[in-house]
Amino acid sequence: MPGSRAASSRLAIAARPFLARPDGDGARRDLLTPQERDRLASIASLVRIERGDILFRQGAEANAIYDIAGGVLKSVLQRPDGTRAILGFFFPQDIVGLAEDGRYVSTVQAVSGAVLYRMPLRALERLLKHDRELDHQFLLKACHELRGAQLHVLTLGIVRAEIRVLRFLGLMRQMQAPEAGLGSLIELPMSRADIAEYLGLTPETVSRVFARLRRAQIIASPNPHLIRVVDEERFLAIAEDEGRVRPPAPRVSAAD
Amino acid sequence: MPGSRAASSRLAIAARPFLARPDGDGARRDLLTPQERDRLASIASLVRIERGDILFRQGAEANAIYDIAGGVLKSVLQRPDGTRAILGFFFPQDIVGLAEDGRYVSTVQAVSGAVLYRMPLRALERLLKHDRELDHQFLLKACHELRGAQLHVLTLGIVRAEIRVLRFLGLMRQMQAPEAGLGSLIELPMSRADIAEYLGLTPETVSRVFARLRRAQIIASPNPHLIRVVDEERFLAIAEDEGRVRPPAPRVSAAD
DNA sequence: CTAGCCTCTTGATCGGAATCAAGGCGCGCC
DNA sequence: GGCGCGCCTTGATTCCGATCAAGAGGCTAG
Repeated sequence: MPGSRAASSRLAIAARPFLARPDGDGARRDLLTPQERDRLASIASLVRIERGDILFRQGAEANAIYDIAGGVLKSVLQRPDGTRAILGFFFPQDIVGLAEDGRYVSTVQAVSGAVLYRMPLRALERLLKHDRELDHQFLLKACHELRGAQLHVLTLGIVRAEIRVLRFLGLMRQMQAPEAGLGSLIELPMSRADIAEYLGLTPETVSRVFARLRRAQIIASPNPHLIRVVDEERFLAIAEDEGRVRPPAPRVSAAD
Repeated sequence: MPGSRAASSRLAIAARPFLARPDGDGARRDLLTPQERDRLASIASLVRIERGDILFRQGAEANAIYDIAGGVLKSVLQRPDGTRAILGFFFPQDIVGLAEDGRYVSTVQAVSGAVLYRMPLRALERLLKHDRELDHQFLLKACHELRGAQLHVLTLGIVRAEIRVLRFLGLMRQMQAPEAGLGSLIELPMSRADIAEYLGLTPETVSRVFARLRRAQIIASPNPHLIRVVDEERFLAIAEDEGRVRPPAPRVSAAD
């Protein structure tokens, strides 16, 4: 908020939905096709980073974007006071490197070891000039990313920690099993602290919520980084049905 | 999160920052120039709506975007359980109408009476095909909007209500006085309930926070919709300095 | 002018998440 | 193999925001 006195920065975007032919096949409209990926490959070089490594820092000059080949990354934003918020997690085939005014808007750090394709902006710029289709794909990504941020806002507006965590699990499942359904197994490569920073909670609370969900037989977890959804019904019921309403109020009112 | 099983929806965007010439003049890069606005005017028609009216609904078929000429609007998202979150407020010269897959992603409703320019998508599409510069402006808007959503996430991750409210005031001031500085007066056209839904709080809490800030002589407010920042120092200190840390701990430790 | 409604405000109580604190486990390093 | 360090978990307590409730002010319509 400070610093970027970007004036009347506000405004919703016109995402040119008309250009986004509804794409009947229902597939990941925000991912590049293999062909598009190939065209990008011509200007890309391979990069490896280790768990904990920082790919680039918030505010640094942006001179490349990255296509994730393997591993998981996180996008982190600093608050003026030093605390941080995690804006999102990125998986293989995601593209990271959003910049504004030539500077990266967030820090991107490896959650696990990762392999990426690095695409210098100058080369990408040249490529996109001649490839309007590819160019357009990037706009779609921007819109989709925005949608994601809006859902994040929606989740953070929920008071109850159980619901936030369950929605997070739903999101992770969706990202790992795009074809859906497959999904009772969810991998969580990130730490409890990471999850907490994404959800606006403390690590302790996240841990406690997992414990409660385990006791309630809604999930099971052989280890902290692997979750199995046991009771799909209640999983979805809690994740989607209530925002800030009171759920457990049987109120038998025995004496009445 | 449900419904749009948009598969691997995740991915950061490459905002083609290189195209966004840093624009030394520091002015609102996300706003159209008068010339661009004129070109758009050729396809626009005027629309008036009253306070409380809904411009369009989440999920409805998107066939136009709107340029706000006067008034204030809000963008609202429904949760599965019926509760809502406000994603943002929009002021004159902002553009609203983000869609995905041809459907509006959120409901937009008038906070006050408003006047807008309506631009049919079909006509806009034709226009943008011949006007690459204008086309590009829309991409910048998308990126800026995304930035805004990320700052919103940042604010919602903060625990203390005072800080959330103060950051909100800072945001409102910034949107009303792009030239900054001018700013000790802040107008709040929206209701306490609106502010609460934006900040993930209840109207009561918002009201109480204002009362506390007033008692602490940090702000003054002749009426609920007008705020004057009295103590700029502390205003900024609280809004920007602490995330979840304990502030009032003078601890004179008298006996020690 | 008054009745009714809506918004804002204030008060009292409750509950749940943060905080403070400590212990267990897995893993790499020595 | 054992030590030390992270990370996760669990417990006790505190505090703050949600909730329930009621009252005040303002605006509109009758």
